[in-house]
Amino acid sequence: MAARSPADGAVRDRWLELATRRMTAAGLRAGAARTAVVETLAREGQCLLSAAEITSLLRPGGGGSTASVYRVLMELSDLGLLRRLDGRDGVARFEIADPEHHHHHVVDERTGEVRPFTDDDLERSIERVADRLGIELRSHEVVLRGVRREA
Amino acid sequence: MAARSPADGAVRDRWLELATRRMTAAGLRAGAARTAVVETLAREGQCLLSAAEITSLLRPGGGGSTASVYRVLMELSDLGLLRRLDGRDGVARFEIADPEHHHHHVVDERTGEVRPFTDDDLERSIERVADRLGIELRSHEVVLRGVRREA
DNA sequence: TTATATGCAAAAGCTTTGCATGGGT
DNA sequence: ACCCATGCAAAGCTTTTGCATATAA
Repeated sequence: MAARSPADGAVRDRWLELATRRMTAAGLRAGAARTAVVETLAREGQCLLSAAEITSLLRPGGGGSTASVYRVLMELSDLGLLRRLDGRDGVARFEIADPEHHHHHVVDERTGEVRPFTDDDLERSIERVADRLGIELRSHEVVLRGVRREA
Repeated sequence: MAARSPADGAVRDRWLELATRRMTAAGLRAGAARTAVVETLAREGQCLLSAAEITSLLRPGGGGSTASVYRVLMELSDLGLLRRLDGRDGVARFEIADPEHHHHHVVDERTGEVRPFTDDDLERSIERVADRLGIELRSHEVVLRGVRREA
């Protein structure tokens, strides 16, 4: 499924570099678990992965305990390196925050499948709303739920 | 705060009637807990209430155990009578789904305050996107996060 | 050397479920 | 009568935290 496939090289490299820079600037060190999680996210975190999924994607044996994975996820989020979406199943999912592109999500209510999409017109609407409300926008998320149209 | 104030009479009555009709049609009976939760939602559920908040709003002594509140919330959601939003604090919040109006939410990242807003232009964008994606839209949600602009 | 990172296991919370009892229709 | 609704208490799950140990710089 497209949503889980590896990020293309450009996005991956750009994010990995940004992440490294910000983590260093924040005084974070390159421990085994953090490095493994960051690399995994750069490689496969283009669209919504849960902590459990990330853990199972870490190179087997390369470590990365549950606690460490959660801790890293929180640090990266605080540094603005991840986008987070809390699902109806009570599970939080994360994806890399690429400063140049970002997408939103459509959920097929029949299958539960989640697909990413982008729409410039929608982005403009959102900026106008934020402006009208007097908000300096830091992040935003849109989730569409429905079923694939037949005809 | 506006977000928690009682719904205006029209919205409340319309929703209460719709809810009653659908519940009856679904073969649900009017037990004490369900009645209390539905009335509480009609009265104060215009914007995002957690199960715990709803429980504490039930008329003291009128009952409504935690289990029942959750069960009712799930039934109403399944009947399309509630909108649900899962917060970053791991808590699910609900609000009445008024077929004639609906709003989205802005979160002030400084205070955590959540405010409702509406925007017709945004709604049109969303409909166009759904159309383009070939989706028959059942529901959608938009969350904006930012800080109040100073100047 | 010294603050930081990691892992394990225990603790927290929210939400769900099993089961016996009470209550609509 | 019969089936549904309710409550209590016991799970279930994801996520967080305490603490001793290992490790980057």
